Amino acid sequence: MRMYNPPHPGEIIKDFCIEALDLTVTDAAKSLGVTRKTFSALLNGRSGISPEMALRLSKVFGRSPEGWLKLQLQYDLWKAQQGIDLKSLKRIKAA
Amino acid sequence: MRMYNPPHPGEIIKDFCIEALDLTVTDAAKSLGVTRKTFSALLNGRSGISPEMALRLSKVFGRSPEGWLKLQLQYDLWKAQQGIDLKSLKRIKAA
DNA sequence: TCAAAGTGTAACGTATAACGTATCAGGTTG
DNA sequence: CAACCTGATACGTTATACGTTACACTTTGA
Repeated sequence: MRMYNPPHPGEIIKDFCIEALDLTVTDAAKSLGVTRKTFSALLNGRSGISPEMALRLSKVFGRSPEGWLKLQLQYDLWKAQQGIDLKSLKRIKAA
Repeated sequence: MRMYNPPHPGEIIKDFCIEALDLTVTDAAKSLGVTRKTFSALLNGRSGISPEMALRLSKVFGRSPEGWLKLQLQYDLWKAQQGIDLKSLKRIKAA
């Protein structure tokens, strides 16, 4: 697992889907078939890449749906790691 | 993306964590630090592997947290694909 | 200068999901 | 028969993704 704070996926989307293609947020949201509000929340880290959104991103901007979701996976894992105490859990070894 | 119906992750957990180690559901839930209800729901496909659960599974049964979550990712993607119509979305090409 | 466009975000509603406690019904087993 | 394991329910909390509507701000072009 990564030790550093991974960027939220919205930053990657902003860089590679909006700025690189010189799109507006409004137009990109329309192309994805979601509201501007939904896409803005994703871009600004207030929501994550859902499985449905991964399919939309894949269709409109390319890359695999899995690729988009793995981005989110890394971020979610890092966040979950911050807020959970697993010190009391013990490894179960095979009999 | 896989074309076939992927098993829900609970089946894999049941095979590799419960039956292979000859554990009871109750004891495995205790080891994971969750209630029997929560773990039973996971085993029987009524809930998925959350990021937090992935960390618990990794600590107690081994494998990477990413590995557990990718299992869930494949399943979620397959399900999302079933219930969404993206035919109207068009690929945006680079300028 | 003024209007239009782009943007972030708020309120409010929907649906889904993961977790908990408490409880019940059914099965197995010593 | 009693103890245990299991699946499932009802009820609650918290969180998230998505929608519509609306507001305030900035930038840009006629």
